[in-house]
Amino acid sequence: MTLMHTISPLFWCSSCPIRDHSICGAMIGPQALGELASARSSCRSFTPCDPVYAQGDRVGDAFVVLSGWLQLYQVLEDGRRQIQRFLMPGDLFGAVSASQQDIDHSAEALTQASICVLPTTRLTSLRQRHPTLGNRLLEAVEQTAHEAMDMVTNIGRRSATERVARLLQHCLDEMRRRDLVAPDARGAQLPLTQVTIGDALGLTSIHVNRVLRSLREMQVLSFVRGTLLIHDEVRLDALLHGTEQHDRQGAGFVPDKRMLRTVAAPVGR
Amino acid sequence: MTLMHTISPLFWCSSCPIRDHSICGAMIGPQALGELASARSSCRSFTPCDPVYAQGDRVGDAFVVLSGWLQLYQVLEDGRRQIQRFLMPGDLFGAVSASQQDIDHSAEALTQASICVLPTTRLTSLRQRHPTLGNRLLEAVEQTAHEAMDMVTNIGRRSATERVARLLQHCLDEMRRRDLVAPDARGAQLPLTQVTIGDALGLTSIHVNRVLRSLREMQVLSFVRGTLLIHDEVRLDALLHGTEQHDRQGAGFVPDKRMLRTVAAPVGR
DNA sequence: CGAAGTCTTGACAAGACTCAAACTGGGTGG
DNA sequence: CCACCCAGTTTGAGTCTTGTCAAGACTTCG
Repeated sequence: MTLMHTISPLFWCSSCPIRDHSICGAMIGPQALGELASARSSCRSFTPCDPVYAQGDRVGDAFVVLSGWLQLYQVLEDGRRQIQRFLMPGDLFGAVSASQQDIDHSAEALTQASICVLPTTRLTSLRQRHPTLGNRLLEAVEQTAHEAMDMVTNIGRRSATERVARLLQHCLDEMRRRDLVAPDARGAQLPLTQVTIGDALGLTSIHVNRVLRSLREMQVLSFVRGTLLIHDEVRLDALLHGTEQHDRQGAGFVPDKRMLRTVAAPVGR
Repeated sequence: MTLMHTISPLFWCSSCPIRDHSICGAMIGPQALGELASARSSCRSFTPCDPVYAQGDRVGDAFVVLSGWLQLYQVLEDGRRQIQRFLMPGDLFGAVSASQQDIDHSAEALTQASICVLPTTRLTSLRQRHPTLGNRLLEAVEQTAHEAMDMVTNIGRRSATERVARLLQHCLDEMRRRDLVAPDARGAQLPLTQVTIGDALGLTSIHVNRVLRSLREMQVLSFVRGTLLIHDEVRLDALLHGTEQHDRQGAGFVPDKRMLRTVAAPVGR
């Protein structure tokens, strides 16, 4: 039950390696699933660095990741790159609604990957016959928006250390929810390099390197050559949720009116 | 025709001050519009700083801004604040799909504002009878996600100067598209303070102040006490799109602050 | 008038970036 | 087997951008 909401299992066809795909059928109904399966124009496979589409293309399909990781990113005129989203099995991307526009980002594979192609037009007409599918799509896109906002907060207001730690923890969480690792796994293989992490967090890879070293030395976590290991989950949470001050507090720090002002409004929780 | 896509006119009721609301009716059909209008449970009015909902609330409504500006923001445990989105007339926010979760951000008015309340449940059932409405909703939410990604790139990969200039230009553009100012307006009144801008861009208000001064001295634009004026659109575009590199100053020397004070203080006195 | 919220400025500190160089491990081809 | 290359990683030194702290000035409003 929870799984449905967590892994956004929009659709996976028979070739999808993920178990429990029946959940999806149950959610949108067997008939809709059948039609959706036939609406799929094809499945495509990729090896690392293969592009799905590129900045400036006109894209008329939505995609669902069946296996592997992909990334969405934008490159500015002068070469600066920002990764906007990592994609894992079950994720939806591309042109979901029919608002025809050139796309402003690129999509490419990070690992061996396969995705399912759903032409937007077919998806639109299908949605009209199967409102439940429409619900799922809307939820998925709303979730995407929500995650992007989260990223804004992460990049805008957190220190480099917090950003890196948070991203890595987030990746592990997502893998757990998708059953890509055991639910109690304390580590995983992530197809990320220091450059990738930097481009996702608005940092240089060099600084990412220093941050990783510091996290390692703090015995919080280590990320070496794609292998993530959480050493101290408690201190990691403390680092991320500020329940504990790590090295940041200087001499007698007193949160006074300045803070009270911003926090003055009810902040539930 | 173009307008439909640009201002995301999801819905406005008779009390909405915006002209051309007929466009919206034409888009989703008169019957759907009628039903949507009756689905609206109420309209609410706000004065600056009034909350619509707060972090931690359970929200069961979607909202459409009828007039005024609002902001969505998140406050971290230690008081750091990140504004995730500014809302202007026509914008949709709140719980559009029925994925029940506590909300992780707050919404509050920046100006006098009125919004239309659409209970999510009614919206969901209405969508099933009027697929075109579903299309519009999906497009709107996808657009939101897209704009959030844009924000990620802006904050992650652009300098403080670029960020500020971009935000101000973006606000003016949005106002133009919504007919809140003349299409050829070179300035506008924005309900933003330097603190607000900082919180939206991941900067401190003090640094925003420095950046604004520098933009003013560069004769690109001025933003004084809520009044935006674009002085040199060409150089602004150059600054933002890198067709030219803004030689901030040849050597890394502090810009001379004594001069150009006249340009700096055109107001008041 | 005072109070609160803004804006402005300066001096300084810290965080993050740049440049440059060296190291690693895995592949490749001779 | 080795030399070589390559992408990724590591480290250091120096610089620049941005944040912090502190204080003063200006506006608005009751």
